[in-house]
Amino acid sequence: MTKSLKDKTLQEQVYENLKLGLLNGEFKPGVSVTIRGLAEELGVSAMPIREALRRLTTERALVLTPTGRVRVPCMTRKKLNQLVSARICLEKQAAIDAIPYIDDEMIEALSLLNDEIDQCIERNDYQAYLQKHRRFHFTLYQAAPSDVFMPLIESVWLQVSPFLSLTLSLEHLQSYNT
Amino acid sequence: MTKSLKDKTLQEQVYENLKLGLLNGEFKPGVSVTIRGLAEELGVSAMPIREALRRLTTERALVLTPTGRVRVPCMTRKKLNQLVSARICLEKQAAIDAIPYIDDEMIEALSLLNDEIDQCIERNDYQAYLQKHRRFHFTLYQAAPSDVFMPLIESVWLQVSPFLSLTLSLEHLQSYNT
DNA sequence: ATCCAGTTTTTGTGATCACAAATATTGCCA
DNA sequence: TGGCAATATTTGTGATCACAAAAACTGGAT
Repeated sequence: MTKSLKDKTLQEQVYENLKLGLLNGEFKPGVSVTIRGLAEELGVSAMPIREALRRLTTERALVLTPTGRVRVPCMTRKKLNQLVSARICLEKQAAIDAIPYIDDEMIEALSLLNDEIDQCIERNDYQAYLQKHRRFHFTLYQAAPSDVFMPLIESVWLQVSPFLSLTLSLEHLQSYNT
Repeated sequence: MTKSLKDKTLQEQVYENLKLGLLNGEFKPGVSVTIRGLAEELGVSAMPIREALRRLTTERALVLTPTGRVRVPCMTRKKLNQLVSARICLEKQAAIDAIPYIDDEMIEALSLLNDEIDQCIERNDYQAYLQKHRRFHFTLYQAAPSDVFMPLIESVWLQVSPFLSLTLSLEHLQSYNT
């Protein structure tokens, strides 16, 4: 577990950890995560895990089965359409709001990220591509600090990421041909 | 506590209960809510309250102070602008998506709600007005069942509602003249 | 009366436990 | 060998406890 000690509570650390894992595609759609399993894996008790999972479930990054078990959600065609639709309207607005805050320094940073993205594509490093790609977008949106749009956008990304990362192992994609 | 027994877990019941309370303006901005306080008030132990509060905090319906205490968030001019902006782009899309699903029965229901809203305005029943107003919007958006847009929209409403309900007691509004 | 140090109370966090329900495993019979 | 019932295990939920930090309260000195 990557401890960033500035985070106060254990629950917060676990949450950040799992969130990053989700965004980086370390959890495949359909697999179920258990409290005790993660507790042992991360070396903490059940409580911080419970609360972190509850948080991620609230953000729709994870879903609850009818019996209360937690799993990484699977993608459907309809849901993907809605997520794309949500991304478009939310991030369009976030980008517009960011415009006044864009200075030369930020353009420099974004330009660098864009170059790095190109390099990732050249060496077919899709894993790194997804991370740089995410960083590019979030850097832009965070230019205009917004406690309203950022959580909404993050929730959408958390819902898309596990599916998007499936392209890292293309053989699984056939499950989604409906 | 209003128990709807079809809800399975205690945590779920507490969550729904608090959410409704937030939407109906039963919690004023700035007041802090405590785990033990609610536990005693609702007659349950601390655990379900903890998880419900964690959920509502994740949805930004409640906020965490730097010391971990939970309170009903205060409104700022900037935040209100962003919330309105978010409502416009999210609910605009939700309404568009709903169009194909609107049938005569739904038009009837919406029309009835609209009449009830008018009546609320006539008798200056702002409390009831807010509820009918909310029901009108959510009835429309839920026409196209979306597990993506509804939670996002709900989060925005949860953030606006406590402030909106302040108009129920106008004397508090002067706190927000900045 | 006002301010501040010292004390008491309240609070969130994390750990652990009992319990019932859901799930996985086993072993038997056809 | 394949299906199914009985058993064993795993799981989430809710309760309770200890602890440290934060907040509220108290009392006296200026």
